[in-house]
Amino acid sequence: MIIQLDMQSELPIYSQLVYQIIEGIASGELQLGEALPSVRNLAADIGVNLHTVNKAYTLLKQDGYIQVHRQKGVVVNPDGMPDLTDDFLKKQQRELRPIIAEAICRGMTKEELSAVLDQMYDDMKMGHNKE
Amino acid sequence: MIIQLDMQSELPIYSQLVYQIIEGIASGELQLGEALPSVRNLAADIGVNLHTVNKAYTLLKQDGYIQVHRQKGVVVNPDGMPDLTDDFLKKQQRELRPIIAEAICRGMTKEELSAVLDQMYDDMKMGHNKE
Amino acid sequence: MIIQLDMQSELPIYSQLVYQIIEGIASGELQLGEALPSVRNLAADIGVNLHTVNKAYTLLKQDGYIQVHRQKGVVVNPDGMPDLTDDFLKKQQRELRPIIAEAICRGMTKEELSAVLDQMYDDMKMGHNKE
Amino acid sequence: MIIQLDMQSELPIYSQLVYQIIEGIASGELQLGEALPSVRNLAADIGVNLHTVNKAYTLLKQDGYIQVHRQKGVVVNPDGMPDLTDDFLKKQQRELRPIIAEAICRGMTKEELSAVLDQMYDDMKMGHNKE
DNA sequence: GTGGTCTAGACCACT
DNA sequence: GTGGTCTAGACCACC
Repeated sequence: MIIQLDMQSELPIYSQLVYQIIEGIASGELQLGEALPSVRNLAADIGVNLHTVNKAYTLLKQDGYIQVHRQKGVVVNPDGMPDLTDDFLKKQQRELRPIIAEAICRGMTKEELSAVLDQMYDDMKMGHNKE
Repeated sequence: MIIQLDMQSELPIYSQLVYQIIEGIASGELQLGEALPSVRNLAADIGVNLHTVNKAYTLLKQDGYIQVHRQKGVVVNPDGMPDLTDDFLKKQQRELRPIIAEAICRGMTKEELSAVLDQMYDDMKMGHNKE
Repeated sequence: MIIQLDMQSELPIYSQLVYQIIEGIASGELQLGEALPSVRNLAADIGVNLHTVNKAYTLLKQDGYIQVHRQKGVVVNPDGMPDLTDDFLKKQQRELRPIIAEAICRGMTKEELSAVLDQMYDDMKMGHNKE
Repeated sequence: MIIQLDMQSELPIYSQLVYQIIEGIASGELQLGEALPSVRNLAADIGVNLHTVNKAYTLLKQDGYIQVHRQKGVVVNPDGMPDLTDDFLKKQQRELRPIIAEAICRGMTKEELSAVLDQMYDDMKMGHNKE
């Protein structure tokens, strides 16, 4: 799986890592139970500090996306993904609000915004199959 | 207009301010051409430093949401909101991607996600009328 | 003569006034010796404070563009315009430097920049005749 | 690169900084991709507050002259300079107008003005080679 | 009274 | 060590 980092982004590197791995899982590129590179390997591959990769893995583990075994390494959680908790839905809405507000101000209709979302949803889910 | 700040949030205060003002415009609570509080007044009201408010106003001005008149004060842009530029749409998609990826992982269908979006869109747009 | 002020400009109103009157003279719209509106009248016409117009006139007088007579009012200097002093040339170059630097950075050739200048020079000088 | 600030100038310090760095790039003294001093170092060197330097860097970043990498520092944009946009050309003409108007009033011919511009253009572009 | 600028000094997140 | 953020307090130009 190819990781694309933007060193100029306002988003911390570890966050970019987290999201890219989540996208990899969402697109099916990473299967449940599939092994991820070790902290050391990934850090070397993408040229960032060990701590940075470590922090990303730790966050993914906390949310239940991955499992980290002492000696066996890191795998996508084979027991499935974390649930659709209330906390998650609240967080989702907190993130969605400013996006929707800006869209309304700039004159996007609900249909236009939904179309963007639908398109992106399909692209992401189908992304892996097309490759 | 009531401003609610979360001082514990990872989001900078000035960003929270920016988004709340944009939400105010989106909901119709702030009308085009309407005056906003002066930098100092708003800073005093919400208990933050004047520079923090100033930064928020500066960002809103750069994006065309508000106008800052020389020594007269700040108003919601009476000439209408900024356009739906390509840059904006790109930024929107960049923000939407991780949200969609997480939703997919946790098993939200496209319909469920769309429903959340539609509900929030209507709530925000109708929010002001209900009051 | 029509004065166009931009209340949002970073340029102070009195500076905008100064430059517009200078442009009026440059274009021939205002002739040597021609009367300008009184401070009061001009202030009322364009809807700004007396002090603002006063400051503009004072600066124009200091540079020799206009004459202010106690009771007779304000006239474009009938004895001709101020000279091409070394101070003026220095000021001109100080103002030109950042413009040229930016133009170079963005890839404008000397010819392109000269063309812009020539065009603007002709437009301004011929501006009045065409009306 | 030597920075010369005029603390008495009406131009804000951060603007002077912005222009001097742009001039440095225009003259070739600063190469594409070259590292600039850190905010704190530059502030200490020229004896101003770190926020002042920060504001200058932020403006240069917004216009695409420099890149700010997360915790690595600041470099002249290695991907080249910003484009010759319509907005830039408009801004350029807005800045040029009062200069031309004054020149006309004081009797500078188009040729004399062009000569000044040409000379300054060459000086700036060749400035670095001569050293 | 308004926004704009600057200083001094602090804490934080990231690498 | 880097930039990002925030505070407190000050002075200025403008109107």
